[in-house]
Amino acid sequence: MSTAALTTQGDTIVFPEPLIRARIVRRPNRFIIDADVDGTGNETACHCPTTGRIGNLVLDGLDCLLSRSRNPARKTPYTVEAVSVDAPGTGRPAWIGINQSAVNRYVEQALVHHLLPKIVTAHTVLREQPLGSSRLDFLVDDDTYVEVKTPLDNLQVALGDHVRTRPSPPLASTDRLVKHIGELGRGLKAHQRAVLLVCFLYDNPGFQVRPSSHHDEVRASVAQAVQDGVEIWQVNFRLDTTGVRVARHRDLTGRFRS
DNA sequence: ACTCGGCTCTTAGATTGCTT
DNA sequence: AAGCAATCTAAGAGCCGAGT
Repeated sequence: MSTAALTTQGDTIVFPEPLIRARIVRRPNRFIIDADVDGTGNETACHCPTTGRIGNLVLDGLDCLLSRSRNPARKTPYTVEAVSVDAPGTGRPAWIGINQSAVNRYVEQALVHHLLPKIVTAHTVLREQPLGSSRLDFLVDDDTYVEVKTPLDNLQVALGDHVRTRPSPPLASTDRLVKHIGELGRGLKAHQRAVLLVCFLYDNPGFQVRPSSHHDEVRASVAQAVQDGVEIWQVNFRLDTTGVRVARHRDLTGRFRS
């Protein structure tokens, strides 16, 4: 699904072709997920688009959804778009989308087609626009900057007994994100808005901030950014084999005031 | 002929988890 | 502790053709 065009019909962002269900065999490295695509036990190397870890899951044995790539230059014919922590073979599993770069395309569709009405109803949407010393994902109607984040390192879902986990590492860097937010606030002119979209490609009931070693410091700089006018919104998407819908979106800004 | 524009193709860089 | 893996993007190189 890397370059394939998305369309939107009503409230649904539609995949160009339906995703394919498969079972994960293993993840040998950062980029590859070996999957059994047709249930025969044959393994196919699929691209893993996730930039970091997926919760602390061991993916082996979990069901997943694949998109077929039509790029002939690719070595892997499929991209893993989602995984499920439900028991393998479950009838209608809850999917957890893992393609963070695809989220930007979903958000673009959502903006253009007014699927986030509480935030903004866009007339024009520009991508990758500079603000201060950074580039923000979108500039909407010349006055609203939108930055998309899709955290996957701490999945906030219940795990059944069949799911194995690995020990969680000491939680590296929310640092870059915080720095980004800070710059966002400082670069803002009076008539402009900046919106940080915290996106989930699954049903996350309430975004929780996990305490880190320098939690207070982080809270302080985020609070400062909020003071400077940055808004923080949570967007839950719901993904199935045919497309993506906005399940809900809500304003979290108040939680980050000091 | 020479230059400039536009197009295409190539290449370098960024992106880290997992296994041995 | 070290090496491996694939994709996307941006920037650069190279090429061809047209216009002056």
